[in-house]
Amino acid sequence: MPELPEVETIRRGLKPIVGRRIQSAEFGLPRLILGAKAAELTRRLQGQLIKAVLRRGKYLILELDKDSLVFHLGMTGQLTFAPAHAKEDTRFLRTVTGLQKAVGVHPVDAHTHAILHLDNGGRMQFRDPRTFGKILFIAGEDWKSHPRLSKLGDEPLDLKIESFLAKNYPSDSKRSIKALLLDQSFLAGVGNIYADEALFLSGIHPKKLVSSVKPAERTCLLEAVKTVLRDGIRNQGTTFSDYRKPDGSSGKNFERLKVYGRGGQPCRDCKTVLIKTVIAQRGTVFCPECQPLSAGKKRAISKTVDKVH
DNA sequence: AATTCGCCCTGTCGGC
DNA sequence: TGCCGACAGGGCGAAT
Repeated sequence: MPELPEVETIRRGLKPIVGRRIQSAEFGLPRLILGAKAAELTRRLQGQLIKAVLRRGKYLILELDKDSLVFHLGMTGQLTFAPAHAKEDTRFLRTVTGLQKAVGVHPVDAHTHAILHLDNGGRMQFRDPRTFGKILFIAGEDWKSHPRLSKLGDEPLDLKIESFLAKNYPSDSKRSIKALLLDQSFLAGVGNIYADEALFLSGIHPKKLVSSVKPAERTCLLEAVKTVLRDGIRNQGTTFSDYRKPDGSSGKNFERLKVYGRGGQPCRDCKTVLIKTVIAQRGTVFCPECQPLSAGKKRAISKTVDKVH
């Protein structure tokens, strides 16, 4: 699913649309659109300048002349950019021996729910097979006050960890640490993949209670969150099914993952079989050896420290 | 007030 | 070969 690194990669890949005007806009499935009806939206967007493409958590924001258009990619959302005269490329999604592999600009199909035609002939397309995504129309420029965005927690890559923890860590919480990482009002942008990866990197069991994670471990965990997010961005996102960069190509982070999607396989560090379970209503993979529930094993933590730095 | 749970949705995959 | 159930899960709103 598109998390912070994927959305950030998409944001960077959409640079070509900045400074262009929207010549026309088309919208499909009404239930994906919030804040305006499709017809009204089409009218309102016509002629508006795309001033900036921004990211907040997992949201992608188009700042326009007068308004803002915000996308959430849910699980399978794709935002792609096709330059003028680009040919349709039907190879965009193709399954070959169980692996989806393709590059190029995707075609308009039944899963394409929005198209922005730009004044230079280019177009941006929103495609989402499982339709968990959303398109928010926000009148005016103040998208930060929108109910869906105002509740978001800090940007993990911006924060100073020590002060963040002192101010925000819910020391009395009885939730699992994994549930906290997935909470967008705590940190914005961390999803299931990077939560599991960060917990592995910091040697913390995903089921451990928030209240029993010690201060040193908290710092370590937040450093690990930053590390896995930065690595994800560097590798241009994690593609295991639908995620694509705006040019249609895949991210390269999947093969780098240590635990996500590797349940039943040996730990890359200690060869112990990784456990797949459900925590906080999400599939969760961890290494029982590297991520002990009781804080008895110091090996994991010392290992983490030199991994992080 | 804090936390969990049910639900939305469809392509893919394993089992029979 | 083909059918079918299980599975994937972000975030909202209801329930506890």
